[in-house]
Amino acid sequence: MTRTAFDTHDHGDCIARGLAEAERYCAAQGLRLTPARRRVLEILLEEHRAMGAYDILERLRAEGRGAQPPIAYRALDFLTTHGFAHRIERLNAFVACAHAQDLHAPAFLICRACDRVTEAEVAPTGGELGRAARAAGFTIERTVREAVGLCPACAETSPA
Amino acid sequence: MTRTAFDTHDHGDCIARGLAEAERYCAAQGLRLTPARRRVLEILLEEHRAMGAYDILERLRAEGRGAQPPIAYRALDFLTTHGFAHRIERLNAFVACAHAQDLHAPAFLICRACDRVTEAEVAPTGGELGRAARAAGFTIERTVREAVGLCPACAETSPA
DNA sequence: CACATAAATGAGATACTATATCATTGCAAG
DNA sequence: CTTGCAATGATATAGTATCTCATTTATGTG
Repeated sequence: MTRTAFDTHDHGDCIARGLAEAERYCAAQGLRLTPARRRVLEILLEEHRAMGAYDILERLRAEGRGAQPPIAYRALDFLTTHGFAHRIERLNAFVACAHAQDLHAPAFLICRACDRVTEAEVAPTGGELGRAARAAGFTIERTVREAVGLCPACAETSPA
Repeated sequence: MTRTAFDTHDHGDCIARGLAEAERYCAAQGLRLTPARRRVLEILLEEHRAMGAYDILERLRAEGRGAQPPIAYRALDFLTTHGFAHRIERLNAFVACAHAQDLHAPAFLICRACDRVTEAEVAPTGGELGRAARAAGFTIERTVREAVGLCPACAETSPA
């Protein structure tokens, strides 16, 4: 069993590594990890959960930055476009990516009790969606795979 | 290859059958397919595409019904809860269900060019999500599986 | 360096999506 | 009949996302 967000782990380390990897990748690709973008990624890494754009804006405001909605949405566009963060459609929210930056098709497990989200990597054109697409002659460009349910810890305490 | 929304078909027939099935199912289950709920389902069947709640409201208004947002959202809640319609998370929109009403885990292929949506049925705990869930000890209650791309017709005309 | 260009930011307004609340109505079981 | 529950009507408000335009900052080229 691989490590997931439901496990405990050294969180400071995971923030530092996430930022370092993003910086390295941006330098290599000629992308600009500007202060605003970097800070939003850092917030997502710190919180380690799905956050709404306005949650992020609140954090930015608390830090004295100007924080109109487009500030957050622009940064999030950059981060999601380049794979540093993902959008959780079901929650209208965003999470820092738990993996390397190269192109991937993420799948998410969303705990409805504690709101934590864990990410797994899958083949973009694999599984049911891939099979349905091939049957219909459909060309897949992006996939959304999200499961809502209970994580191991919450399944014990809230069996409802 | 099974029939999909991307194929042509006798659409009048498919509306009539959808409504008839919903009525039969509601009668059997003691559910109330009230005029508002029935009309919203009919609109979704007629349009045969994903519609936002406010698109539906516009149609209702044009027909002279009072149409505050809760009217549409309540009807959509009923329809999605009982499997007569599905929510497309990626589009914040709704489609009539293309299948029987019993519990199912739908997967959707969304054409970004023509906005048509086709539905396939899959196993709720199957595929990548099921595998990831078992590995993490996660209990799946609901799944979202959506692919964005190009349908066969649009792939020819808009290769971009 | 000076300039042209492109990318990013700042700021305000607005559009789109969804829910809370409370009063009222209709239906159905006891 | 009346009690209780489900559904509706209506108003307000919350939450999410984008448009537009002016300004600044970085980059590259002569």
